[in-house]
Order: sequence, then C-alpha cells, then structure tokens
Amino acid sequence: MVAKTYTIRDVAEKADVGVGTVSRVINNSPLVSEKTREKVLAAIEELDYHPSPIARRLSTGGRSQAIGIIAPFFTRPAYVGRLRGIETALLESQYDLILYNVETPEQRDDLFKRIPRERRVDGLVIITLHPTDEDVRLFKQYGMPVVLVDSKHSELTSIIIDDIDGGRQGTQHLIDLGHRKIAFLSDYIDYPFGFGASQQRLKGYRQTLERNNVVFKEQYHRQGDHSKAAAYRLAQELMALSEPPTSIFTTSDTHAIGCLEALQALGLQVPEDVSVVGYDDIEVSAYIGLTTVSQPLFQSGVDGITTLMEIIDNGSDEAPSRSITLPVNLVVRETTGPPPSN
Amino acid sequence: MVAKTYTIRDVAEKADVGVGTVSRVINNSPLVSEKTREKVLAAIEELDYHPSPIARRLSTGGRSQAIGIIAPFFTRPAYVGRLRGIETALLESQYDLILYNVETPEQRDDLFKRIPRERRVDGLVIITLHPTDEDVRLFKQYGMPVVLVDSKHSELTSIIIDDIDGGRQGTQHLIDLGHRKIAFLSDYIDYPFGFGASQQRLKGYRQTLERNNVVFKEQYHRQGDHSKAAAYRLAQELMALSEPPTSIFTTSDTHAIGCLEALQALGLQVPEDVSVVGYDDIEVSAYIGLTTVSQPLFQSGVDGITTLMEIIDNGSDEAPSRSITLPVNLVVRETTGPPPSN
DNA sequence: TATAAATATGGAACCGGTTCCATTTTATTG
DNA sequence: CAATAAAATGGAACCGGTTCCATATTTATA
Repeated sequence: MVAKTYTIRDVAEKADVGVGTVSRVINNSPLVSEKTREKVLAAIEELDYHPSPIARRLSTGGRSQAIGIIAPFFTRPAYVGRLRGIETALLESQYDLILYNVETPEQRDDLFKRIPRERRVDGLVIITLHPTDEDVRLFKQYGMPVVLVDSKHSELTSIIIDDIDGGRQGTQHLIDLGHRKIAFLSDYIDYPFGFGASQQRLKGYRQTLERNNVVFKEQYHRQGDHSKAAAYRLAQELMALSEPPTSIFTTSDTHAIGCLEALQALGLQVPEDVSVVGYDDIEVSAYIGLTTVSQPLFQSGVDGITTLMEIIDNGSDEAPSRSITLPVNLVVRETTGPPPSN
Repeated sequence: MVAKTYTIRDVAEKADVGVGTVSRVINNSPLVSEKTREKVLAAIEELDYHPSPIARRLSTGGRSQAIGIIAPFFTRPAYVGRLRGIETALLESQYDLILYNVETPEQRDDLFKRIPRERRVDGLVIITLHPTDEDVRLFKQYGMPVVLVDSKHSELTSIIIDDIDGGRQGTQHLIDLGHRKIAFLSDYIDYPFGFGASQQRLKGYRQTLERNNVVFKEQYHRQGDHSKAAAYRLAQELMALSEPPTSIFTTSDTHAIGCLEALQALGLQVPEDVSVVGYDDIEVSAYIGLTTVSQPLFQSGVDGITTLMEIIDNGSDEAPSRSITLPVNLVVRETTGPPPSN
C-alpha cells in the first residue's frame, strides 16, 4: 500500500557511485566532478528521487522549511488582516505555514515550550502575546529565531504598533468634536493571558483625557471578551448610565459593530446621539462608514515574516534585537460628529 | 548553543534497562512489568526526556500529529468562517494545523504532489478545490487520508454544500418579490483553477429562472475575481446597461458589499431601486442588514476535521467514501424588496 | 619519469527512535 | 524439584539521510 520511494542508496547504485557522492550532488557541494555530477543527476531524474525531509532533519537538524505563527483567536478580523500580509510574504518563498492557535494561558505555555523542542519550524512569529524572560531564554537555548508582532521584548526583534498614539488619536478626535463623556470599551485589560495592545490604547486614551483636562471616569471604561456580542451588552450598559457617554471608543472594529448594533436597537442615531470610533479598519469598515483608527495589519504581517526570514537566512541567532514601530492613522468617516447640544 | 536533549539511550542507562524496554514504556506496550515501567518513568521524569518526533517519523513513519488544510485565498471571509470551525474542532485535539494557501493552478498541482510524499501531515482537508483522478490515485498510493469540503470526488469523503439549492433559494426569493431582471455576479466560472461552488450556484440560478419562465440574459451574468473592488466595477457595468437589472444576486457577501458600495456611489437606494442578495452570511452581514444565502461555514469546517480525524484514527484508507450534504438557508434582511413600479 | 600536491570518492558511523528475535527470567505443572 | 510454558528483556539492524576521514585518482612539478 505504501508507495515505492527511492533512497539515496538506489541513486548511488544506479549511478555507480557512493552514497557520499550522491549527498554531495544533492547538496551542491563543489567537491564533485562535473562528469560525476551529471551521472548522478541523470539517475535522480530517472528514479524521480526526492530526498526525505524527515531523514534530513534527523541527521543534521536540517531545515523544516516551515514557519510557525502563534496567535490568539486567529480568526478574528484583525488577525486575519495580519495573516493576509503573512501569506502574501510567504507566497513566493519555499516556506509552509504552520498555525498555532491559542485560547488559554495553558495553551500558550505549552506551545512556547513544545515548539522550540520539536524543531518542526525554522522560526516563529508571535502575534500579540508576550513571552516571559524564561520563554525567551528557552527560545535562545534551542536557537529558535523569533519575531514579535504587536508585542515587545527587549531581547527579541519586534514589530510594534504605536497603540498609545492610536489611543491618543481616537480620543483627541472625539475631544476636538466637543465630546467630554467618552467611553472606552476594550478587551479585558488585566486578563493574565496578556494582550498588551489594549493596555497601550487605554494608556493613550487616559493620557489624552488628562492632557485636555477631562476627568477619567471609571464607569466609562468597560471590558469584555473580544466578541461582537460582548460589545453589544457593554454598550447597552453604558447607555443605561444616569449620565451616559456621548461617544464610545472601542479597541476593535468588531466591538464597534457590536456597539452600533446596540445603539440601533436602542433607537439612537449615530453620530447625532452617540459617536463611535473603532480600531483596525477591517474590510467592511468603509462600507458601514465607520470612523476608526487604522492600523497597518497587512504591513505588520509582511514585516514580521520578512524580518524572520532574514534572521533565519543570516543564521543570526546572535543578532541584536531590533524594534520597528509602525504608525497608526485615524480614518474619519461617518460614525463621529459633535455631541448632542443639551 | 544547541540545547542538551536526552535520548532514549540516556534513559535506558539511567534506568538500567535496554533501549527496547524504554521504547515499550513510552509506547505503552503491555510487554513490560509494572516494576520496570515505574523505574523507566522515573528516569524519564528526572531527565525531562521527550521523544524526538523526527526520529519517530523516520523509523516507522510515525504520525506527525498535524493536519493539513489546502484552501485557495484562505483569508477571504468565507474561508475564515470555515477556518473557525476547523480550529474549534482541533482545539481539544493533539493536532497542529498546517495551512497551505493556493493562488494558482501550478501551486495546487505542486502541493497535491508534494504533500503526500513529504508525510508532514497525517491527513488533509481540501477546501473547494477539485482533485483530479490522478491526484486521488496519488493520495491513495501514499495512504494519505483526504476529506473534501465544498468539493466532491467519487473516491473521497466529501462535505458538500447544497449550492444548487442556494442558487435556487436566492433567485426564487427575488422572483417571489416580483423581480424579473435578476443579475448574477460571480467568480470566474470557467477559470481552470476550478472553483465548483459558483458553477453550482449559477446552475441553481438558471434552473430557477427557467422554472419560473424567466429568460436567462447573458448580459446579466457578470464574472470577476473574488475581490470587493471587482464587484464594485461589475455592479457599475450592470447599472449602465440600457435595461439595468432590478436586483443583483452575488455569490459572496464580499461581492455583495462591493455592489452595495457601487449602488451607494450611484445614488441608488437599496432595496427601493435595486435589491441585493449575498451568499455566505459572514459576521457583518447582520449589521448591514444584508439578505444572504447563509451557508454553514463553521459547521462544514467542523465536519471536515472531525470526519478526517475519524478516518485517521480508524486507519481506514480502505473505507468507502461518503458524502455529507449540508443545507443552505436564505436569511431575508433589508437589502431585498419589490422592484420599482415603473 | 617519478614524486608531491591537489582533488575526488567511498562508505562506516552517526542522528534518535522502533522492532523483532534470541535470550533470560518468572510462573506453572507434573 | 525439574521440566515446560509464558512473560519480560536486551540490543542489533533498520529507517534515509549527512559527514568526515582513509583511500584512490588526477594533476602539477622537478
């Protein structure tokens, strides 16, 4: 049942050379005469021989020709945007893509330990998650190249999104429109799982309030999981306050859509009664006219992969870590306007 | 630099047994005494020994514990919905997910040949793409379990979406509303890459027109690539006809959004001037009030994976192929209404 | 032509597991 | 207790590559 596959010994026999010579040919060693090389290549072609990647990997830890991506809840629109950049960057490369989805801290811990040891991937892009110092020590111990995207560690090369500036831009926009009751709706900030981006955005939000002498109100900061349904519920809670906000700044477009649905259900007009700002600028944001902080999802994916491939190609597990900061950019559409006059 | 990893020989030495005994312990063979087993497990724990997956795979073609997914343009919303089902089904399993993205027929051909040979995955889910008889022969030759999702081959187990019925339901809905000028906007039907789904939907569309004595008009069928931008352009072309359609049935929600944007730009009201029906029911379809043929994206992903895992666990490359057909379901929202009165 | 230097080659040992058969140990029976 | 049967064990051979050193061959020099 299992197909007949030829081995290096079959090629050696057909070409009447030793296995070492075949190995030298398939690995482009200069230490083979042209005449012998051609004889071996003819045998390879005749047998349709392909070296076993498995055997290669065992004998010398040869490359797996795969890149691992670790991301939490990777089917969320923001991650999909990054994934799009990733697959575009990988398209013309010889690397396969292995996706490791994470939904709990336990899974994260298991993967951070397992992946370097298993040597299934030549390098790793970690999206949004924060490796500990101990994790980083293990990566280096196993010589595993790692690039962080939307995350930062002093010893690893990082593609950083300027989320503090994103929080600032969204908040300043609302303040410039005259809003002073600005709610902030985010992922769980203190979730031990450790999404850093929302923390940075909250920081930008709070700094901007302060800089404009607007008092931060605890009840205007709502946290929930990343789903649209959670945002729907939280928006309803916000609007049920005795002094509801005149605007809501969310930390994802998915959350923004949940808010818009809730406001719609409450018979409120956007932006006449309440303004809404999203974050990400996913594909449908233009159609629904969402004002949002656009982040370079696609570009961060591309940069993460190209940087990692450089590190792998340079065999530079000793290279100093770098930080690349990508800017964000407020896109004003139709979900923001001045607050109601009363 | 490379970390110290222990081998089976180290364990054997520490436990004062032979390597065969260690192998029997780690593979749960009954042919080990309880006393010896405990001695070996203690040594394993003390050394924090983990068997090398690579060496295992070489010696017996052991399982790779990974499942491959081949999908074209996999970051499209419809594929993401399936991916969501896939990752949910994989979450509690021990399988890693390897994604093979395809954007050309050449890539597809390369992958269909390479993947079975490389033995990197224990099984394969192929989404939407159609393997040839020759491809299937090769899968069987290498004993590679394969499940098709939204695709069909008589010798492979398939999860099928009833796309003819989907085409029928969307078209019948428009006819019931009084529409007779119904445009159909799809992917390239004759594209040699072979997306079958759009062909089936077109078939449902044409059969339903016929069944209702509506003449099929060639200029009402427009084809383009899968992007929103293509749909925007095609919708503009349709509305520029001397007798423009009163409704547009698209074969993806992404296309529907492109149409809605185009109609908006043309100052047309939806559904008062033109009705729009999508296909997929992606996450934002509810918010934008899109009438769409909802297909069980999530469920098809789950079924594809669970079926494949069954096949793998049963070692049943000899099992007869099965077909599972999942229904589609028209969801009427706000983008469809009666045609203009004139 | 003989010698030295350079180049090319073959294949045993190794990578870290699995397996199967020869051998050893334990349990059972007469 | 001895003989037989059953259970447990050890380790050489194998999986399919890579590599490095001993050896063979070719080339250059005197």
